[in-house]
Amino acid sequence: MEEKPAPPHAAGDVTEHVGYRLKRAAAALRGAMDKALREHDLTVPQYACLELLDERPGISGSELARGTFVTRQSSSVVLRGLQDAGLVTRPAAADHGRALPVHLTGEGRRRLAAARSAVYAVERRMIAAIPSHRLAGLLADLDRMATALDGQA
Amino acid sequence: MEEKPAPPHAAGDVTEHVGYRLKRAAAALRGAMDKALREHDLTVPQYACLELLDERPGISGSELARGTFVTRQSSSVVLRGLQDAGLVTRPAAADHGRALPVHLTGEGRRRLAAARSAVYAVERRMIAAIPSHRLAGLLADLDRMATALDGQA
DNA sequence: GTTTCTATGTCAGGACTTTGACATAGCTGA
DNA sequence: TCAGCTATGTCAAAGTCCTGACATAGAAAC
Repeated sequence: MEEKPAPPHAAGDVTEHVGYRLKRAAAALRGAMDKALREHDLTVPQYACLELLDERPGISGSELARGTFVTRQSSSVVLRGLQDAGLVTRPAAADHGRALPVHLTGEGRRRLAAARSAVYAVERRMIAAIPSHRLAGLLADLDRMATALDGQA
Repeated sequence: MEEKPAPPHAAGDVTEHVGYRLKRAAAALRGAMDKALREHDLTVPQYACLELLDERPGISGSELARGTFVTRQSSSVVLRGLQDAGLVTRPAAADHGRALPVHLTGEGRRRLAAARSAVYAVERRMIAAIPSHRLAGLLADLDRMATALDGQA
């Protein structure tokens, strides 16, 4: 006599759950990006890092972590790799607080620009799969779900 | 004079890209599930494994891996953990091919049932954040995007 | 001024995931 | 029959990510 938890919504099996679909889509994206970036000798976390750094130069490691949705510990490892590869720079000491501003190097910008084409191609393929008039709504829904989840986390 | 790669769609910054939103939503879901499952001493991969096993008892490790969108190497590690914890059983040798059928134990079923409530609560919170009439379309769009990406991968 | 709070960076340990490689079992086609 | 092909399971190494813990710097509260 087991208690049945209230199902999230009418669904025949797990594959109709939102979580499952979300995971599937994210896994597919990750895989496609991984493959696309391999030719540019970059990993997905590294690319995400460079992209965010290009948009907001000089942000700290913690901000970078928040922007890529990982802990600052994880981001720190990636950052060190990029630093060793000469793609980003970081002062040894902070001049104000403890935050160390990170910047792209020229090489970092070049590598990012090259990789971006490959990543954009993946994104276009993904977008092409859905009716164009649904895109904005999809983006909004994803955003609402994310906010609902980590808002009260 | 840098070549600008064709942008996937009109977007002001990275946060308006589909990939970014997808990653954000997936990260939020992962975080919420992690937290919910911690009280049940299960990780997200472990829960996913148990859930799939409950729906398709006796499937092989490779099928399990495909169903949870990871490599069979990853799934193998998780499986061993579940086996050590006494939540699943696996014969030492296969009677037909090489595939080893995995089954939930009674304890595995109990733990799954307990954890399911917590996970369903997370999913309900996620669904509640979007207009209910959009849910079916959202599921379909996620599915189309995933298919488009790993279809030609 | 001192205490408390918050933010940042780092270390350590553990869990998950991936690529690459190898051996084995069954099937398929010449 | 026998050579390939596919699927499965496993090992090894590397990378990513997490929790927990600690020290430090600035801001806020008293």
